[in-house]
Amino acid sequence: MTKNPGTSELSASRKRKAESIITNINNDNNNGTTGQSESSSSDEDSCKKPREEHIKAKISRVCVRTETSDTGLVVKDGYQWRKYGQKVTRDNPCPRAYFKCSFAPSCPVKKKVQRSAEDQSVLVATYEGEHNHPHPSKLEATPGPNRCLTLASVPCSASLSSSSGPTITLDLTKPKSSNDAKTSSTDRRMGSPEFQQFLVEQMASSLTKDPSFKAAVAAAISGNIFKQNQTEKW
DNA sequence: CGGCTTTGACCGGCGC
DNA sequence: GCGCCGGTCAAAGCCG
Repeated sequence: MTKNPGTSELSASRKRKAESIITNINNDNNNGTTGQSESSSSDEDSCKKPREEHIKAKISRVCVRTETSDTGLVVKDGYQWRKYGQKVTRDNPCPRAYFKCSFAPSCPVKKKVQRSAEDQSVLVATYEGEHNHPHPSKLEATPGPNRCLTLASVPCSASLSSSSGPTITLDLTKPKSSNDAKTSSTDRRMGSPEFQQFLVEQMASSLTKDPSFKAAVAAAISGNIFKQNQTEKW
């Protein structure tokens, strides 16, 4: 009987219980402003049905190779992300970071970033959903001809994982030491030029089908190159 | 002073 | 039915 009354103040200080009561009153005004994102989602706010929305949500996985010294979990893709959580999963001793798109509050896109268990120099970013707003860098950046980057401009490699959709691996490290890396077993598989050609074609076709994701990847590369430009001044 | 990151707790789903 | 685990929230702290 001791601890039982003690829970009252605990729940009082600890938010979500009381908060949930309040939240359902503003249920009607959710994105009453824009609404261009999911105009067809009028059936989903009934909240009762086991929504398959997250199943339909576009899930893209991007493997970004970074410097091993880079301990951060930040994947520069041109969008503005706000970190809202971090967890250590059983799957991987490295913590997984959770990001939301902070550029547009109504943007449903979420991003999970975790280092690969096998090769900790590889960041695996999982994007869920699609951006319902234009690319932030396009808004503020001048529409110069240099904006249209091609994936071929950087050393990149793609691997189509059969588990859950395409996995794009971007080697964003400096091109000089890319050969003697041999860090992951995937690098050995990438050795043959035919395989790389195959991967490039697969990646190209995959990206062609998904223009928004192509933009995101291009932005990621451009952002990284831009960073290198600032660092190395070339 | 405002915004972002960190961090611990809570919640819901799933497996046993 | 219980326990585990992934995902999310929100207060506190930190930085620009």
